Amino acid sequence: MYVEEEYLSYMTQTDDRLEEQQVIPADKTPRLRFAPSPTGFQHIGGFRTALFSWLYARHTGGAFVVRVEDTDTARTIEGAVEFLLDGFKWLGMDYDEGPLVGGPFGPYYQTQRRALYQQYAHQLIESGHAYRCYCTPERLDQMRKEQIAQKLPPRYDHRCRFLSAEERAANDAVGISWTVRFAMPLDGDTVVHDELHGDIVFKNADIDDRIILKSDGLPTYHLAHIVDDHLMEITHLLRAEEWISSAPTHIQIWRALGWRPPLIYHVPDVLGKDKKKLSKRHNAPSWKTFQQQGFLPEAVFNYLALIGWSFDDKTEIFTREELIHAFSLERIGVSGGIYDAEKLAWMNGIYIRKLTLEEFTHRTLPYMERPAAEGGLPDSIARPLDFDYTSRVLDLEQERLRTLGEAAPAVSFFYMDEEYDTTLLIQKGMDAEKTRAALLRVRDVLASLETWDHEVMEPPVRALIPELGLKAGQLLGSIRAAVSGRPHTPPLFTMMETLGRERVMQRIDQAIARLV
RNA sequence: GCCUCGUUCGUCUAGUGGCCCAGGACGCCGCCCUUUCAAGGCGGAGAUCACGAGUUCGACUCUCGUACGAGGUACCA
Repeated sequence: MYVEEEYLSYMTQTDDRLEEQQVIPADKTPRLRFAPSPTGFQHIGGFRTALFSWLYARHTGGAFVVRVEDTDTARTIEGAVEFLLDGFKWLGMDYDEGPLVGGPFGPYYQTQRRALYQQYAHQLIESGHAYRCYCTPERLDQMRKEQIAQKLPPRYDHRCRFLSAEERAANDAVGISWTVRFAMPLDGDTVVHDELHGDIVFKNADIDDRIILKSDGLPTYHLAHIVDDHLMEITHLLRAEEWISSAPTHIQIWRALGWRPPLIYHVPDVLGKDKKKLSKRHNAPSWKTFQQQGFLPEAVFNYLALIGWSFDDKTEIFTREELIHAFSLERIGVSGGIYDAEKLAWMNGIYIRKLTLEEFTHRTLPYMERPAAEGGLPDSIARPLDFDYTSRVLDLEQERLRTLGEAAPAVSFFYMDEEYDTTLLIQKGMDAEKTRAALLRVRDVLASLETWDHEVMEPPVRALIPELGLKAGQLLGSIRAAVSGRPHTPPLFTMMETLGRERVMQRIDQAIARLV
C-alpha cells in the first residue's frame, strides 16, 4: 500500500537535475577500470578499449583497475581471465588493482561481491525503486513472442511491479523464485550525458524494467557495475558504445542509490571488414594470434591506439612514452573504425627496422627455433641455432620482414640445402650449356680468392659479365639460384659472404652437376 | 518493428564558419636507386566532405529532414 504510493510518486518524476548528474573530479586522481566478462577470449577490440583507459590513467598518474565481471556463471570460460592478463602483460599494460594483485577496493571478482549487490538491491526495493518479480522465464518468453508478433516493442508488462503486499507475501510463502527488477520512471526523460556524444535523451516510457538481480542471487551487469564503479571510486567510465542503449537505466539506478555517476565515455567500436562490430565471426585476432605471427607488442600497442583516436593530422608512430604523453580523452572519435591488418603489418615492419641487430636477433630466434609445424625452421636443422651466425643472417633480412614469423621461411636456406627446380638456374636468354659454362668460370674465380669477403669477391665476379657476354642479371641470377635455390634473396655478395665459402662452393658444384 | 548512435579518398584519419575546388598515413600505380626481393626517395590516381533543405556575405564545419550503416531490444555482458 505505502509502497505503491512510493511507486506512484516515483514514476512521475521527471528529470530536472541535469547539472548534478555527473561528478567533475577536478582535484581527484582519475581512476579507470577495464571490466571484462570471462565468457570468451578477448579480441583486439576489447584490448583497444582497455588501452584507452590505461593510457589515460598513465597520462594522469591515476589508477587502472581490472575488475572481472563473472556474474554469468553459466557462460564463464576457464582460463579467460588468465588469457586477458597475459595479453596485458604482453602489451606492457600493467594494472594497479585487480586479480592477482588485489587492492584496497577488492575483491575484484564480482562473484566474490555477491552480498554487496544483494544489499543494494534490497535498498532499492525498500526505497521503492525496485521490486521482486515472480514471473517465470516461460511467461516472459511467451510474452516477448506475442509482442513481437503484434509488432510491439518487447517489454516487461509491469505485472509484478504493482503486486500488493499480500500477493507478494503469498508468493514468498509458496517459495516461488524471484528476480529483482528496477522500476524505471513511467514518464519523463532521462538524459545520458556522454563526454563524447553529448546529451542523449531517452523517453523513460521506452525503457524496460530490467532485471538487476537474478534468481540465483547474482546481479546483472546493470546493478553490478554501478555498485562497483561507485565503491571502487571510478571517475571516468570508458566502455563500448553498445552500452549506450542501457545507459538511461544506469543513470536512474545511480540516482536511485543517491550516487553520482562518473564521467561517461562511450567509445567507438573496432569493426570487421563488413563494418560490423569485431567478433568471433570475423576470426577476430587476439593478442596471441599477433604474438604467434611475430608482431611486436610495441607495434600492436601503437596501432591499437590509432583505432578511434588520433593525435593530429600526421603523427602515427609513437613510442609507449610518447603515446602516454600525447593521449587525451577529448580526441577519441565517435564513429567505429575497421581493423586494417595491412596497416598493422606495415607498422610492424617499421618497428622491426628500428630494432638493433642484437635485439632483433634475440627476438627472432625463438620464432625460428620453434617446431616447423608452428612456423619455425625445418625440424632437421639442429637447435639451438648459433647466435652469431643467425645474427649475420638476420642482418640481411631485417629490412625485408614485416613480421618475425616471416624470418624462418625466408632464411632456411642459410642452414640447409634445399630442393629447387633446375630451371631456376637458367636465366632469361640462357640455356643449360651457357649457364654451366658461366658457373664453371664463377667457381674458378671464387676458388682463387684468398679472403672470403663480399668486397673482395664482387669485382672479379662482375668482370665475368663482359667476358662471358652476359647481362648482369643473367650471371648474378644464376649464381643466386645456385647458391640459394631461390629467385629472391638478399643482395648476392653479402649473402655469399654470410653463407660461407664452403657452402657456396659446394652448392655451385652441385648446380654445375645438375646442368649436364 | 521500436529505441539509440554514426556517416570526410578502398581503409585509418586531420578538419570546431573563410587557412580546404579538403591535408596526412596504409594500400594501389609510376619513376629513381638496384643483380633479384625488399627497404628508402620522388611523384600520381583516389573524397561532388551520404543526400536534400535551411541559417549565413560565406558551411566539411551550425539546424532540420531523408537515406544508408551499426548497436540495443536476455534471469549475457
